[in-house]
Amino acid sequence: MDGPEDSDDLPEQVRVRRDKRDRMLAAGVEPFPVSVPRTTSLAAVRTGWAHLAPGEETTDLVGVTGRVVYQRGTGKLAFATLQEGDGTRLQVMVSLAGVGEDALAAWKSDVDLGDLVFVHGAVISSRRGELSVLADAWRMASKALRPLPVLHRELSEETRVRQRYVDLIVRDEARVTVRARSAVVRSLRRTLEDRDFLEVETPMLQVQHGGASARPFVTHSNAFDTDLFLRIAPELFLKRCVVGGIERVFEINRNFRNEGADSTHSPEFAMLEAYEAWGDYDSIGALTKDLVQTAAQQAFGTQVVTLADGSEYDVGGEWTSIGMYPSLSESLGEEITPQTPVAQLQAVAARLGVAVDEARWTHGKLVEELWEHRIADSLHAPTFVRDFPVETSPLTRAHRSAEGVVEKWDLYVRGFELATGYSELVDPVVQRERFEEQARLASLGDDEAMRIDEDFLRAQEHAMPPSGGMGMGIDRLLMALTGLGIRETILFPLVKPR
RNA sequence: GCGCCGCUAGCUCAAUUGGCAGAGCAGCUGACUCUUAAUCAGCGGGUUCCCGGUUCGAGUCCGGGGCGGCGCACCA
Repeated sequence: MDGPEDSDDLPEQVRVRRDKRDRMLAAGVEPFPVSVPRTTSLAAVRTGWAHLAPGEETTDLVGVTGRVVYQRGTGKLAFATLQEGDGTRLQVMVSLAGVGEDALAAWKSDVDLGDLVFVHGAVISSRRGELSVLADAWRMASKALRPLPVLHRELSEETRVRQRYVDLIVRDEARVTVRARSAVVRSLRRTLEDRDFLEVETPMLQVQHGGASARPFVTHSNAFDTDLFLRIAPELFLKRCVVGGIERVFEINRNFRNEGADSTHSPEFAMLEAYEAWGDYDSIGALTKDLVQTAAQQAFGTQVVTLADGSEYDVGGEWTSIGMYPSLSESLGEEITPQTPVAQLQAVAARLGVAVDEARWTHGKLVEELWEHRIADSLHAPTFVRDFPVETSPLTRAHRSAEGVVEKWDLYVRGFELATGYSELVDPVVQRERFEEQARLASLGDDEAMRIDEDFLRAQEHAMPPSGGMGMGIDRLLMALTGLGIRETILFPLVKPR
């Protein structure tokens, strides 16, 4: 027992609470009982007895539990506000007349802010009209050994993220956000299942990473004595599913990308990917719109959501579509097409002051960079940006009529990219050529370029139906619908260890 | 990775030009049978992120490091 936990350099308030625990044990009172005879929730008391007039008393007995978030004591009558998981609060009253001298004294000496307590008694309304449980007995349900932060001031952002359990106790927005996220994910699953999509789980540990342009995390398998990659995308496995006849398939799971972290990027992030055989980028775009609109409706009850800054954001109705090349041309006042030479694009970039890597950037990379520089930030309302350059989209099929572009859209919402969708490339010969081009880029030092995935090509050689596919960031969908930063939409975002 | 800003009591924050380290809440002791962040009286609580330097004297100035935030770069 002489570990650091018992040393004198513990904060005073932790010492005090440990002493109380010890005192309770010495007195034969269990500070962490295996159970308490709870009969109902605080919320159920609130709704069940909402009709009580101020001062009205009932003989309805309940046993409730909750975390003590406020305490107010008078000599022979103590008040406390209990809170349960979703933030619902209820007052309890512990009086000399109700529980007797010893239990009242124990309440006053043993109960601290943050403790979980059990209170048994009648449901009444106080003279001031506060719905309450008037105790005839109480028990410690679980003793808090650390003090709660003050409830009247915001927790610092770092404490919120590092100690989310505390954040969830003290901050209503944290509780609302975690429930909103659950509701959104539930809605996505329901919408997909309603359309006969099958949910699968594909490998997170991969021998070969692929399906996106990103730097992977590398790990090692002792059993196979080989390096493995944490997946950057499930795409190539979901397409194998489509080849195998799972014609409507989706996965909601984590991707890992060994890249920068900021207010819109997290090293691990949740992603929905869905593939629809016999569809294309139009049908999958319509599905994506349905997913977002239904999620807003089911999680927030409206398609005009209220963001964290108080502004409203409308995801309802029809969404705008713009073409990447036409919108860029219009913005520049200069015709840009898939045939525009690299030198001309470089000249435009120089004129605009956009930094370019002249040695490596292809036509497609330059067009996308110029487009993002000129257009992306200005797209506030949900907007599909369609028909991308071919070189930067190695898994997407060529446009059915336009030369030099692929059937790909990006969905922009409030200035950031929420989702992307393709008419999938299913010709294994063309796919191999695309991979070989990627391999060439990798050999030139592009560590985000894809590698040739022979097993995936082999799968495609068994014939993959024409398909539409999409990927949408779950964290970003929450950001879009709430206006929060990505670290607020993820319960436990990665933070550097102290 | 680069630049700017921050780190002080359990929590949120003050501290003048380099001159005794403070407040609110929380905690402890006492009073109080209807409070609502209860109130009243009293008390305790600090490695000022870490290491080094300048100085009679450093929370404050200088150098190095850690963690965080913002901006830029990369990415979705």
